[in-house]
Amino acid sequence: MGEKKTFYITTPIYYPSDNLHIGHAYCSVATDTLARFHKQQGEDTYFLTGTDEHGQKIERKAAQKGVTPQAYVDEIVKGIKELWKLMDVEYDDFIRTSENRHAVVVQKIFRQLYEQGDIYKGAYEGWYCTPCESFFTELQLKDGRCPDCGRPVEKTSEESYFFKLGKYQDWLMDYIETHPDFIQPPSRKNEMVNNFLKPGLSDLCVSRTTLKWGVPVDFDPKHTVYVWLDALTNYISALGYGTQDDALFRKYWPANLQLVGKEIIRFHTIIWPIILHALGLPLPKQVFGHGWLVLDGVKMGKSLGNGVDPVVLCGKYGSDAVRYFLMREMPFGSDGQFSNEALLGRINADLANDLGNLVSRTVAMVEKYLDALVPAPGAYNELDSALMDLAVSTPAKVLRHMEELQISLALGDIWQLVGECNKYIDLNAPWVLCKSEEGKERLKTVMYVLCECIRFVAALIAPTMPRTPGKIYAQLGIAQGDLMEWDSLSAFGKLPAGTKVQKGEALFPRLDIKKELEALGAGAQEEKAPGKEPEKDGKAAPAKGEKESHGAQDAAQGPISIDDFAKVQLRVARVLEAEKVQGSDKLLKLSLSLGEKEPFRTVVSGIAQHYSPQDMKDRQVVLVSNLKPAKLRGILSEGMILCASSADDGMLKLVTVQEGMEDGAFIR
RNA sequence: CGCGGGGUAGAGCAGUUUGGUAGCUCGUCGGGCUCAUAACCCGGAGGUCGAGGGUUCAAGUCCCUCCCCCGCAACCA
Repeated sequence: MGEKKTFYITTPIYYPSDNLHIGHAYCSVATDTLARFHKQQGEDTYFLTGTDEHGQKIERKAAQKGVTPQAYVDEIVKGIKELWKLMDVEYDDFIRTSENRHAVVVQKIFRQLYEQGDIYKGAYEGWYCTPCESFFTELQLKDGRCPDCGRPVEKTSEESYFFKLGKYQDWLMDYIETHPDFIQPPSRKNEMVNNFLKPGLSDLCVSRTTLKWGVPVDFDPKHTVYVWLDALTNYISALGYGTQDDALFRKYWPANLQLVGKEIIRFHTIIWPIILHALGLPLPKQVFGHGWLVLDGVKMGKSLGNGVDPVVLCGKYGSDAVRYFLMREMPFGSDGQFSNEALLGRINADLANDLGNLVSRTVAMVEKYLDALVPAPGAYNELDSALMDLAVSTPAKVLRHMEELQISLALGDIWQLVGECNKYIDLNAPWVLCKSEEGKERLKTVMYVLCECIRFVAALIAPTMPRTPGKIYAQLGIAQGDLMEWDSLSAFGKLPAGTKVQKGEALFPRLDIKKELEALGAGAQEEKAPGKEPEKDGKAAPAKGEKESHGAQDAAQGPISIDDFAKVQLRVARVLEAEKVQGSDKLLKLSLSLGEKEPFRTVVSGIAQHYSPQDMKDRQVVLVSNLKPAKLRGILSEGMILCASSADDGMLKLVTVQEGMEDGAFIR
């Protein structure tokens, strides 16, 4: 036999500075779904995921916890692997950049690029924050100060190695133009070409002397390989590139599809291709930048702390339901909304009502009217052929959409079949047919067509929902593996008559949405409600502000316990800087100090009509310091300062403390 | 004028390449059915397609101007 067609697919390697949230799950589930689909197509599929474990952020997080970086990431990675197991993300390999097998490849590549003159030693000009021991570029600075701690920085330079990106710029531009499929969706391609390639690429800093948690440069050990050369290399180090055992690399490279979030598409479509090209390697066939899950209009992310916990959702509703939702709800490539309402709605409408109920009523009728045996069909009429034609044509539609990575559309194709099955039942009314003798003959055909259609559906949903098909087969009495395969969908009627069906538990029990929302809300509310507070000030329209303040009053009904109050952390903060937010009449942007030891905070406050920036400077204010950050006019506001406002004449006064209290003091 | 995306029914979206009756899902209202997980099926209501101008027999779609939202540019998937 000839070699099977290979299909190598990767997720980004995630940064394990914190536990992952549903957004990461979205990307991995998409990758897993595509991998399973290609496997189902009979391809030799290889699915890589992993973690990008180096860097300062993790170094520091570990230090805060008092553990080594390795111990820190080990713990997080354990959680990540559990999550993938829970969500049936079935990767072939999980690469960790802290593994030796990765480090040796990075070192080898670094050396090769250095030896061939693509990497040279130079000096990295930047701004240095001594207490943080960190370099920052001009752009990273926050108001000319350290973005981490807010203290002044000094211009300095550090010896670094640089990678000559610019040298390959024209080649890459040409490659992108002549390979329109390389960057997907196409809007991303335009973004890359216009934003980066046309203005020109500057050389990339690929080593740091201040960073210790990383892969050392073997011929110059005071340097550590910096970020992208380390991280991107995982896609080939995992395959053993450049080592004795590079069989996987030879077999699977170039990757067929690399899925990445839209925020890192730049690195995967500019730096990564250039690295590969410099090494004389072919490029991945396609890099796809998927969109984000947005929650209530706010981007989901670790730093916002508003991630919805996939572990909780899978625990409550099952991983198949969560996977289905993620794949169905988001058009691939653009952003999608996430909300608990939408999730529950999908589960009830699509899974419980449409699919689950279809299986349930079909199996129930076969049991009730036909002694639980799948009947042999008689002659088909027009109703039957219409449905059969749809069933037989669906795999091709699904295939096309899956090849376009339009998983949600592929699921739409499948659900069209599900819908038509339900309609078919209604049109044929088996409960009427069963009452007469000639009806009984007709009934056999109807029930057979339904069972066979359901078999189609089961096979088609398998990549997205790996668990459900087994349950369906059990109910239909299908045990032969070949009836579960893609090839078995080439023609209608492969389901043998005479198999015994057996009604099982509901595939997806119908949910009481109100109750479920409350249960989910109990955890989410606390996070959500305060997060909305600062936004109120952000919406400049007065009418809207009024309306929302009623809502706040409603929410505040009834006495709260001391524990509720204790959740609110109030601190004394000093205003370091204050300035008006451009394009807004009501907002001031404040830089607040909580004492020398802590990073400064940026808070956007709707007080500009009452206080000028000069008024605010150097004042002590009361800060709600554990409020979930929110973006106002594009500025991340990390807290909220307290003011008293009178009900009628719109007077507003700052809450402050008496003289002499140190910055950062807790208020209780 | 930095670049990119978007503004279509209460919500979420398709339709714009190639102008020709504005569509899908959810919700809502009414009806049908009773096999099924109070599920399923049918029908109705609901849209000045962001605003203005232009081209055309005809514009959601093409052209111009403007408004608004989001993202990227800076390590959140």
